[in-house]
Amino acid sequence: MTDFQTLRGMVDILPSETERWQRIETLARNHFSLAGIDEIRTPLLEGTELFKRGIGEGTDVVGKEMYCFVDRGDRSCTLRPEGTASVVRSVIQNGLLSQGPQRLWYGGPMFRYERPQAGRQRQFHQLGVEFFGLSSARSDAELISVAWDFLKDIGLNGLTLQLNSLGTLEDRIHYRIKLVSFLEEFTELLDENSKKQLIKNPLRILDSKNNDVQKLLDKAPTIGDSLSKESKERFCQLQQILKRLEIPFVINQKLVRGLDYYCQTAFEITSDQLGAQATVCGGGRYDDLVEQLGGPPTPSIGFAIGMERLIILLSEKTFDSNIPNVYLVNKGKEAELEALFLARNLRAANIKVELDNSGSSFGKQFKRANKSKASWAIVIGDEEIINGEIKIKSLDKLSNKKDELVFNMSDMQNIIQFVKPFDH
RNA sequence: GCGGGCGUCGCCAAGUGGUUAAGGCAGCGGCUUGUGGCGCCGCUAUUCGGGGGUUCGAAUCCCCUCGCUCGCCCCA
Repeated sequence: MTDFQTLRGMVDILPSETERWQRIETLARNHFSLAGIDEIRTPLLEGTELFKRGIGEGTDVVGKEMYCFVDRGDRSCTLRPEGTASVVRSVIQNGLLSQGPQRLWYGGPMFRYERPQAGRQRQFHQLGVEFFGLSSARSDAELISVAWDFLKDIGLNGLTLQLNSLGTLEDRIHYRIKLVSFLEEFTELLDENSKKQLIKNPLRILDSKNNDVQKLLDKAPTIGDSLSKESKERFCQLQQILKRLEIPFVINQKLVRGLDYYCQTAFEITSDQLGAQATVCGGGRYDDLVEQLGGPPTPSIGFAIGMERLIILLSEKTFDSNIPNVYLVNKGKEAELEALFLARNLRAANIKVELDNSGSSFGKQFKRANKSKASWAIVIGDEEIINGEIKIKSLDKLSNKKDELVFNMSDMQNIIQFVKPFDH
């Protein structure tokens, strides 16, 4: 074994995979940009208190999953476990909210000290969008549509949009009372974990994976029944807009989500191909968070997408990464220099060139040229130097081995024209 | 944090107590000193994730540890 390896739950993204990442990133950038959403970048490190206040002291994320340390100035610092709190902080600190509604996206690594498993790492990557200062059901639908269209566009199938409304804070308090009084009659049917949650955060019993608990919950009061008239109307409205947009969804009254700040709309996009960690995208409305963190009252909604989970779903599709147009076969002192010169010229003309620096025999170099899948081999050796020329051969499987074209070395324009891939 | 499975070359693996740890892919070199896709030949793990123990003898058995993986918890 090697002396050094990545820390547990930390993963290298290797050259064979970066193409996939870049595709997703590019596509995301396009989607967001078309929707008038601008990028924001915030530090990976924030004061610990931001996350405690923002995400909620009672949550698992804050309670046991944060990477914290004390710096040389005795400040408690934390690697961000999610993006929303940082973005909210930034938007307040920089006064962006006084410039009208903000539509922002962010991306990058997040850190959570959890036990790794399929689709879960300690350093993972999220892509998120936040809308600030927009309160209508229409803005909820727009945000959801951005996520949905993006995921569809990368070619994912088997996705389900799950939708719920958590109502206002008062709605939830009412529901909480009803739910607790129902469950208290059946505590003996609850598992260990649910018993604890009953005291700490009873709503979270709703998404328990325990079958017996779920059976019991089928008879429990639903959150929908506890919603105020306004909340109900709002939720109805959202559903109607989504129908009009032809975005299919499923109502899941047990969808609560783990972070404290959600209210009204909560949603998740799940995949049937991911095992236990099925959520590809999760989000919801958080109308009180900005104020809670010291900003002006600002209705807000956002979502986050787990990049690694997208990568898993995309992993059957293979991408040919970085195939050169030209493989430059060269041998001999002067020829090697000339080849480097030529490579720069071709690259300047936007042609991908792989330059063989091995100095090995022409036979060997051609073998590698083939393997590189390049379309063309350009040959420069002592012979060519003497005649002031270069030779170009097609590496296409069907082409005749013997065919080669001779170009004058100084005839750069023609060489470039010849070797240039067709624009599509 | 709790449970199950696993860990032999860069990758995929055979080997389950007994002389030098199969094989395939990839890599490198040669057959072929200046010309590719095929083929053939050679080279590439003193060592089986790491450490300790049992044994005349361990990749194979035991203990500890690290990592991966699947599930719980939780979440993207």
